[in-house]
Amino acid sequence: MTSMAPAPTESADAAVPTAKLGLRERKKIQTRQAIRRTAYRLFEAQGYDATPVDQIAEEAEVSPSTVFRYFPTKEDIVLTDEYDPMVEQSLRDRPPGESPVTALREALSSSLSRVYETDAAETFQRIRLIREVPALRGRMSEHSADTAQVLMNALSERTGRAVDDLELRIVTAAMLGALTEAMFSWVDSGMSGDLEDLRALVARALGVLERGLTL
Amino acid sequence: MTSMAPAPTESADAAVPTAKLGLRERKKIQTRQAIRRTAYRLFEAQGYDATPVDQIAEEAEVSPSTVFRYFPTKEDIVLTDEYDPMVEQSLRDRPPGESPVTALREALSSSLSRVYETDAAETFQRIRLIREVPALRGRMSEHSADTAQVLMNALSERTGRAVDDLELRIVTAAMLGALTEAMFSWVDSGMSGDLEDLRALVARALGVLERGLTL
DNA sequence: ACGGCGATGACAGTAACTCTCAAAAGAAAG
DNA sequence: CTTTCTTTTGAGAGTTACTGTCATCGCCGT
Repeated sequence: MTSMAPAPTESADAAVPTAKLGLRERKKIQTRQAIRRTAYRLFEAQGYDATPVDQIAEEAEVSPSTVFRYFPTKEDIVLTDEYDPMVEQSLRDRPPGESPVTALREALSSSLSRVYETDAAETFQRIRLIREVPALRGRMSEHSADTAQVLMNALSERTGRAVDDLELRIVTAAMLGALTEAMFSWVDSGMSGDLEDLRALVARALGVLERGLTL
Repeated sequence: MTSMAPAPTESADAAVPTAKLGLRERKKIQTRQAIRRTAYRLFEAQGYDATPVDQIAEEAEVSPSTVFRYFPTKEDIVLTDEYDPMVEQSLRDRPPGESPVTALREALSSSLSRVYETDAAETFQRIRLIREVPALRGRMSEHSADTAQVLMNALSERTGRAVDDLELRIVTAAMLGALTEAMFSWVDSGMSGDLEDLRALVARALGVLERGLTL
């Protein structure tokens, strides 16, 4: 896996400055990208379940062991991202006076936009995959739990409530759940994949929550 | 909470009624019970991940094939139940004038009580397992999706909204999510396993939603 | 009593991991 | 540039959760 096209397109997890990194680090990033891109391509072509890890490894020109070293599970190839720090920062950047829900809403909303702008096509494909493959949907809840934890930590400081406070957990769970539904709804109907559509759906979804679930 | 599984309520040692069932049917119920009980016992003793299906099969005195015939996946041994029809019925029994959220809340709340009364100990152990084992947590979201679908169908009739209406999905997702958090909170803290504690937690959780997530 | 059919078990096969270990390759030091 | 240290990689063997097939066994209706 030495020589491969430099591949200018920077992918989702590549919001990293490749500048002053050692060769080792750069190669790791490349390998990670190669695996992920290959996987996405194959998933697209023949389906997630019908694509064995061995094939991904082969076409990405690495050994199966390496794939598992980078992604502990096959699901992680699709689900792994490093947006949590960004979301956390967005939340901490909200003015202290703001109500928790508003802060959360704005933080999530702006993060979503940034993610989308970073790599629109892959984001869309990713959400669609998660939406369609049961195994991925299931696993996503575990990943969401991590994000939820990050949000709860920030919200805990902001409100003075305990990090494991039930109300706090409900609020985060509800918001993340609504966000997920909005994203699913997005890939379901509007095949356009337009950001504005997504924003509108998210606004509707969070609106329902803020209105106390009134239909 | 998922569908399928014809088996009637299977309580602890309470002799299964099964009056006018053929021997075949009775054996099936017994086998199902044997597998599940053995599994729960082993999970309790040595942990979920550390318990291979082969061992469950051996100790339940059936072949591994049979285990998979009764439970498509190992997770299903813990997650499969037949409460969905009951929840649906509860919801349909609510007066038509009632607001969707109230109806949903009452339906879920009463169903929860009935489930608990059916088999308190196993319910508690089950929730604890789901709470603690990541694989189960993940898979549960798929099972919840089935329940959500049932609820959305009923709510759709009740409100006249489309079954895949975003607002409807948000409401159900939020309610089920809150319910889950309440149950997790229940097994987390109150090691008592008291029903009243659960009811109180559920009330708090759903209350947060109805108050528009105000903290 | 018997013949059909549903349930079971034995077996072979696949795929997702896990562990170990030795070789390859970047990094640091001389 | 060479040596040495450290990290990354690949190969291979093993485990486990499934999946599919097929012969057998035994309940069930006639």
